[in-house]
Amino acid sequence: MKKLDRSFYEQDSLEVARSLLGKTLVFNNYKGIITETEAYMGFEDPASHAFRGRTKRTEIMFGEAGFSYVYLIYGMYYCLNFVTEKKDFPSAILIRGLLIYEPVKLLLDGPGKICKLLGITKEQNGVDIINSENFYVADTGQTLEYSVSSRIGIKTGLDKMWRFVANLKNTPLTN
DNA sequence: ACCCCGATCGTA
DNA sequence: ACGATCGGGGTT
Repeated sequence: MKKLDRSFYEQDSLEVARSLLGKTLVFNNYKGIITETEAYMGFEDPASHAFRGRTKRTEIMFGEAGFSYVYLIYGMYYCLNFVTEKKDFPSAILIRGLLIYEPVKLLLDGPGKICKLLGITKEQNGVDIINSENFYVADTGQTLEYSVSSRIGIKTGLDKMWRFVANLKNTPLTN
């Protein structure tokens, strides 16, 4: 497995969101294939946390690519994102679907479920996933067919087709 | 200090 | 369709 380097995350957010499908997320002892992503990016995305500018929470989205952005939503669930593009351009990719294949086989369909099972909390906010040994994304040479749609759970920015979902049917996913 | 509300999810 | 649950961020 080849760990993705920072230049991967520095690409256009939609390209990163698409390319993350089929990659393997590694967190401690867990490994899983990313199956669903959403992009939140730029200054004209009303659904992005960074839409109204820099705050203590969103500062990470304005930072260097290749860092984690983890936040608490609805008082009970954490959501995992990876910061993309260049410094001062606010952008991140939300990880919404994960097919765990180690140490268990389990499809996690939803950002809250992923963080709950992996044990990702605000402790994992702001981690440099390029230089971490137990939290990173790797290329396993897998490419997946995918569908595009508008993002889930938001009331604005529904015109943007920034959600990417892998087609899991007829795909050799875990050997 | 106060209030609104959310990149969700399980239950009904 | 709805409630749980709480921190972020804007407003007073």
